[in-house]
Amino acid sequence: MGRRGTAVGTVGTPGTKSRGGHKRMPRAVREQQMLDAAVTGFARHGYQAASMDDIAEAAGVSKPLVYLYLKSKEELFTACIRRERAALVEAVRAGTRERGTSADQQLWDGLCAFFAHTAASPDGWTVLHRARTQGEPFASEVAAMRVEITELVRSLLGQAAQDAGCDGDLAEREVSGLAHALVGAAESLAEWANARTDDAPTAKETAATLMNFCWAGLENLMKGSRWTPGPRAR
Amino acid sequence: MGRRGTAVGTVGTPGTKSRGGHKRMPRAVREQQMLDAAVTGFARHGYQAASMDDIAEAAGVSKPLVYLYLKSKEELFTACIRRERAALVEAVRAGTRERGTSADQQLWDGLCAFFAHTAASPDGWTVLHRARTQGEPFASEVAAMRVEITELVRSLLGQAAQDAGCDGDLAEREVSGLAHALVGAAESLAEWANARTDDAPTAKETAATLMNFCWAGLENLMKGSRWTPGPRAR
Amino acid sequence: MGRRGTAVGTVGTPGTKSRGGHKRMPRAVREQQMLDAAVTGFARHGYQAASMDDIAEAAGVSKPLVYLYLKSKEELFTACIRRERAALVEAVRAGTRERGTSADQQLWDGLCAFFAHTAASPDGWTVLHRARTQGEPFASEVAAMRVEITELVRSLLGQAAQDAGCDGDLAEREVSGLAHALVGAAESLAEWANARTDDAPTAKETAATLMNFCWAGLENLMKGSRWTPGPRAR
Amino acid sequence: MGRRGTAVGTVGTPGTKSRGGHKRMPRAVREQQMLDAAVTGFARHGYQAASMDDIAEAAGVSKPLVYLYLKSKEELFTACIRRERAALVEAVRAGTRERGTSADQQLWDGLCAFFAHTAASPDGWTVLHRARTQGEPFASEVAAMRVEITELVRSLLGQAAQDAGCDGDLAEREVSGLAHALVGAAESLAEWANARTDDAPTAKETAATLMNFCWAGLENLMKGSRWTPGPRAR
DNA sequence: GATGAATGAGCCTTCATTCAT
DNA sequence: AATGAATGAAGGCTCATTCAT
Repeated sequence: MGRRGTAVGTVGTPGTKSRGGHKRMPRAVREQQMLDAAVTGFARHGYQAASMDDIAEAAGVSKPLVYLYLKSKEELFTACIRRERAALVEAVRAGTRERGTSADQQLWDGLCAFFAHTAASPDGWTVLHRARTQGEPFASEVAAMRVEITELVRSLLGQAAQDAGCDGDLAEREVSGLAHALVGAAESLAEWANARTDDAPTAKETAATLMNFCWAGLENLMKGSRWTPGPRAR
Repeated sequence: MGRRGTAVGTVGTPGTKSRGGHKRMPRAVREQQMLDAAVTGFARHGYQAASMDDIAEAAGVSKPLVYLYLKSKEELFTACIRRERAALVEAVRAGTRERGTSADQQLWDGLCAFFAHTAASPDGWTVLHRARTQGEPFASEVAAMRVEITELVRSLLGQAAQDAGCDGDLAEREVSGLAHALVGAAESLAEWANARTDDAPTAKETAATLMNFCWAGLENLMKGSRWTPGPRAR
Repeated sequence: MGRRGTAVGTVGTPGTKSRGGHKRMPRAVREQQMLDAAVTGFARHGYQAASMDDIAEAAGVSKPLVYLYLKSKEELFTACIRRERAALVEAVRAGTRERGTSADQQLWDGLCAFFAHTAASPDGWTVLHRARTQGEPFASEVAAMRVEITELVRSLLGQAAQDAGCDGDLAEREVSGLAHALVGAAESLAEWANARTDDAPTAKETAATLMNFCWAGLENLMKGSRWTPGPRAR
Repeated sequence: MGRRGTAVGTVGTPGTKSRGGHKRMPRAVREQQMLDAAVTGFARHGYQAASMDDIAEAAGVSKPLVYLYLKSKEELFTACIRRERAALVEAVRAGTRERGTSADQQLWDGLCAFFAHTAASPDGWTVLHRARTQGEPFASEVAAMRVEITELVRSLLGQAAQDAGCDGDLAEREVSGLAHALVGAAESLAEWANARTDDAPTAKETAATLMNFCWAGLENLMKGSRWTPGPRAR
């Protein structure tokens, strides 16, 4: 599933594994195999519970080789995060690439790309999601990704606001809050969608739900109209 | 043998910790102290990385006592989750107690209570948040809480839909998705708000941001009006 | 990190143990060293009281290596039992191998082999002896050995009975009881003989004592003659 | 079973246990209750595995009281051994008390008493049996009992030898060996008999088996006749 | 006479990491 | 390029034992 075939244990020429003959392979390939195994392992068990032994075995190599290429568990995990982060951001960027469309269309395209990617690569997504709660330095790495995405959203909202003739009414901090709300809602929906093994909604359905959820509100804000608590508010 | 210190290097700085000897205290009190220390520890390092040694020391007691009262690391963590879950749900429920107001007022009240509680008890919130990714049986415990809250939201939305004269148009699954989006957005905002050490928004400000974000959309849906991708959507 | 000793108070007398660094050795050899150390440790302190720390140290390796090769304390103990059991049974079998001699000669040969082996490998014998009272799954393992040996004795007695023309007079249960009595007597004598540090009887002397003790009775039984309590027996 | 009712947990007035009211009882009685619980616990789990917590709970008292009366786990176990030892030896002595009968009758009486006692008090017997393999100082205690019993047997054999007109032919050491063989056979049979939950032989049947096993040989020895290996003996 | 509260010490086990080949 | 052999450091858990009431 995930990506790039993570066949457990036997790589290349299956059945050869014993008898001293270790397949010589170019470094780059081996590294990707290791990262594949690591992503699966970390997704399945979390950072702490995943063991280097298991990862090495799943990658079909010996532990010293993992250390030779990736230095330490921490760096291995960081490498996983970085690879998956790049893949996700690239996917979303690719979805939004077409300029010249309206703001809601752009947002919709981005969300579709996001949900499609997380559905296609659930282990990668799980790693990113879990990494947020694994303390430093992993949280920063994911936070950086969040900023990247949030930036995308913010520029989109800001531009849309300008187009709508609403200049500067939205405070910097409010936009930031809205972007976080949007990202959080998207993450939560992605998890919810992935968890449904049967009857899973398509990426587009999920994206539509989210657009329905938030677009009207965002549009209002850009027009300067806002919700306020009724007079009874204590 | 009590104290007398046999271990070389452990003595030396007496007076550190809570004044040497072991204070006698009723069990209930000690248990709360332990839970306090545990919540802090688990929030800071996560379930796996937090060590029972550290928690015991932070609680000002010896490890065996922790085990005597709370049986195991797993049960200790579960106890933390349960305590914080109960506190959070109770806080939200208390905020929503007043009946007879409109749906948006009720949602607003609930969100205010939620953001106020997570801001007041950030470690408790972090524990709940992190527990979701720590595997069984913790995930279930938190999932149950999420269901509790989601249920609240769903009944609110459902009732509002009826009031708005829209009967049954919203599919079961769509409502579920919306509730998840709302909860995810709230969680994300809570984290964002708590992370700002200076210039932190108040609970009401955060709640207002979220209401602005989503209420218009929800209202539309209840009236049967929805967002759809433009004609160009591939 | 190798050695460098961080623990305060552990350094000081270098050269103790097998000369500092870790000698590389093939797995099979190391495993035997571990089993040797374990047999000694378990014989000396019993299963529960023997500590893996001590066993590892006595074997000249670190604890993790013991776990790497032998999985757990339970499996280590089981491995000891199995090794010693095989050695003992093989020794007795080898002693009885020559066929064609009379029953008493065969029994005598087996006993000589038994006492010679237990004298030559007292720790191994102690492990087997103690294992019987260490609960499952160890008791079964030793029980199986006892059955093996008891079977030997029973077939010998049965055959001798046939040769003596006594067919079937000895009830199944009585033969079983006799075999247990014989084995118990042998075990007790082995312990007694081993305990005498000076003036220890040779294996043959001990075997002779036992033959004197029981052979006449067994012979009588095979002839159908038995001891009965006098008329006064209440 | 065992003896003196070891009702688990509730003593005296059942149901009262909570509510502060701890039955005041004379020390001697409490001590016996503790010993009862301890004998059961040690028999069931062995010295190391039996925990003071469990014993105290089974005795229906708190741990400090056990320590107040019996000082330590070691002394508690020793006390158990001593009590059971005294009971067993007394039982055997009582069986042999009648003088004036022939040597085989006396031995028969003693064996009957032995098997009857071990069958009636299996936990007590198990404790004695297991204590032999629990290292010092317990082994000595049991060894002392063995000496006591072996002495009995020796004096019986010695006297019988004199009656049979065989003066001094039996070396000191040989008699000692024979006595050990007899005791070992008896122990093994006791265990074998107790292990059969159904179809268990009576004490007299077991005693008869043992008499058949050994009496002829002993009688021969007292007459100066012995078994010797055939000419082929290497 | 009796106990609830508390602890020092140690044990089994596992893990990330390295050295020598 | 790749690995079998090996270990320091810690972590979860339990136990015998003792104060203070």
